[in-house]
Amino acid sequence: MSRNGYLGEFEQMVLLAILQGGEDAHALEVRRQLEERAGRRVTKGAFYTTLDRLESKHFVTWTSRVPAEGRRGMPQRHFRVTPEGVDELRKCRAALVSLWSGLEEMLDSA
Amino acid sequence: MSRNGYLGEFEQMVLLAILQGGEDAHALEVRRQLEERAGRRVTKGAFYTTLDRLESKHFVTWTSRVPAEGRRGMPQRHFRVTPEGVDELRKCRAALVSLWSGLEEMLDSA
DNA sequence: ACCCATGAGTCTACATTGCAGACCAGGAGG
DNA sequence: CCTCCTGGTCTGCAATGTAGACTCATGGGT
Repeated sequence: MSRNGYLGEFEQMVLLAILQGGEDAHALEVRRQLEERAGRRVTKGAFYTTLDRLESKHFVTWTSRVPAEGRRGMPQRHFRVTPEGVDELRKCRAALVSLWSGLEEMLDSA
Repeated sequence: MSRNGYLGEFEQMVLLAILQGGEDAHALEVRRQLEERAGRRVTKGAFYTTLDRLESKHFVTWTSRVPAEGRRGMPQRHFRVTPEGVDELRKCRAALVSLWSGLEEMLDSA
């Protein structure tokens, strides 16, 4: 924390995956979103360290919860993107959209 | 070069800026595109090292040219994105679009 | 001619981010 | 208990991001 502070490529994706996971997405759901949408394998190490770094930049917060419904009585981390985080995502997106503009034809399909 | 090889955040932008600069964009034009569209200061160091790394991954090629028109008789590097590079950009874009989907409202404006 | 300013490009070196895998603790379940 | 499974932590290293000092022709004074 952090000089001019741009989001790294993976950080950005993690943040987005949290949002996709809904309110207070829990870790596994976030990870699932990530693997599914980005089509990319995500190891625990990569995942949690990134999350921790995002936290220290104040882009995410989290709470620990016990599932309550019978099974798996272990606390789990639930994540939430802060307003600053959302803001940062907006900036990234704006930059990319601008850089993409006019190149859609070349960059679509896949 | 390069394990599973995802493009870094800045690498991606540089690649896009080259495409925006048109056929065989020359360095300064690329840099200008970058600063203008991404709204971000770019130092020479960051710029050229990234370009060199992209070259070693075969995502860009370049040629050296002398301007010909009178002024500034010094060779300059002109860049071009390889098909592999374009491909890589497509993947990045696809992943982001998927992660953004449904969140447009939250992430637009600026 | 000589000297200085300028400008494109290179090099060095360090900070930040990305990533993998070993490790740890609590709950099942036998 | 002991062991397996699981969500989560820790350590350490590789790759990427970034700044700034350095080079070396040019071109313009003077």
